[in-house]
Amino acid sequence: MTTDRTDAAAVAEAVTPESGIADPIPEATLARLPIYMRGLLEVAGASVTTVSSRRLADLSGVNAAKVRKDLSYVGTRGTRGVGYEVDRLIREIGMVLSGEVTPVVIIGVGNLGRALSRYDGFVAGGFPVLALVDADSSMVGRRIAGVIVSHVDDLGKVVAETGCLLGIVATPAHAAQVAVDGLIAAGIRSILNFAPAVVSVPAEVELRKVDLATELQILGYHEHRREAANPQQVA
Amino acid sequence: MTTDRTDAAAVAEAVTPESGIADPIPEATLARLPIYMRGLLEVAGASVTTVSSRRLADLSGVNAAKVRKDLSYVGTRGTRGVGYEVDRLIREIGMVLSGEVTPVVIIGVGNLGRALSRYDGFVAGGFPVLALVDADSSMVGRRIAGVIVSHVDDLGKVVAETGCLLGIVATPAHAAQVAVDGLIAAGIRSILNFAPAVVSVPAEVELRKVDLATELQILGYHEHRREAANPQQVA
DNA sequence: CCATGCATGTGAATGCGTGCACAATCGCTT
DNA sequence: AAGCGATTGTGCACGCATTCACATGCATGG
Repeated sequence: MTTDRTDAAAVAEAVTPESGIADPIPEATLARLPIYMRGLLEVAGASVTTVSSRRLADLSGVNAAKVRKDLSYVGTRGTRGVGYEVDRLIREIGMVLSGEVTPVVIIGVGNLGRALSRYDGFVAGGFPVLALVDADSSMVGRRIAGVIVSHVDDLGKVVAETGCLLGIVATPAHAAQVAVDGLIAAGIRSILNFAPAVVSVPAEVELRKVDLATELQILGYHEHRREAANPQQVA
Repeated sequence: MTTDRTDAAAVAEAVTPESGIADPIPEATLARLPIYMRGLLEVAGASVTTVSSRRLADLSGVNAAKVRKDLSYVGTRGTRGVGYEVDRLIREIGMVLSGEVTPVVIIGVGNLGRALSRYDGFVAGGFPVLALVDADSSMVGRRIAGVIVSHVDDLGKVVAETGCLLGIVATPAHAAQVAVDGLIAAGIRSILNFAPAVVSVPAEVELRKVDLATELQILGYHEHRREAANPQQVA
């Protein structure tokens, strides 16, 4: 139970009677908040103080009603006839999605792992990669994007030292389950898996998956289908 | 019940009489087919000739009924009391998702683009990266994963020569729309966008998005939420 | 040759997400 | 001061996806 209410908790609009915590923000909404954030940051510079749901919808490529419903979840109240206050919206959305800096550990520094560790978007989004580990001893000690690679056996220690809260799995498929188990053992409870493998985690661990090959295969299906339907040549 | 849909018309799913084309495979099912494929390839070696939906479900981390319903879309028929023939299933699913090799062009060879072009999973999945382009002239001519980088101005030519059907956008956010437009102008109609930006495409173009920073932010939210709910320390 | 057991295929119920449509409400103008 | 235009907040309906539950049907053993 929470003795003192932090600012983040204060943002929670609907105060649940017992639990103290509130926000049950739908997953679909959650996935759009970063998009809104980008749009907001874009207009923030242009000496604009308010945005309408319509405008934000255009910037984000979604429906205006959806924007309003989404924003209602973050507790923000707009002004009828005017719109939403840009600064406040930025602050509130930023608060909802892990307001502060959240360090990340990447396990597996193959091609993908190295690229991810150098990916600007992470640090820009408040997710600096503070730790890298690999099972290959020949990788250990190498410096990638300013971070020294540690051995996977030291995962627990490294995570504790750097305070990483999020784990990224960028190993080959066959090592994914071991990697995930290691992260969990190290205390990580939120994992992003890039390995093309099905891994199982205990219920209290949040696991998300990015499957690059699958994305292409879905595209390939549509492409294939289109060709079959409309056999036109390129030139 | 006020709707006037006829049952017979709704049931007509298999082979449409005239058009020749059939499959309207649901997106959700489509996203799972590659997962099933992996599970199938795994058991294929183990001298097993059939799998039950239950088994395949366990391998894929989904519900058994879902597996059966999904497989019903690909046209496969299992044998009651026995299961599905592994080989046939592999063949049929493989056929559904762009059976043959589909070459890919990557636009933008920064950190992410380079990593993607070297990512084994693509070629393993039948999506070899046959072309790389970048707007930066200093990149042009460099060889990455066996492919020479061309200038983005030559995109049309390169795509035509290599026969690429799928495009991957790995540019910075501000260049994403231009990149997408270029791909479309080059005849590409299926695009996977890694840039953290909202881009618009004509209706006939299939656009999918992979937003790495957003994935982390969603995880961050859950992590944050868990901490607020249960303020326990690591040690 | 028939009974039995097992796994498929699918009808139906439920829940989530989406988007429309409209009343409620605010600031601004006259 | 009061009406007006604009924009929010949300009830409602629709459609897709998930899951249960069960009848259907095949293969094997006695």
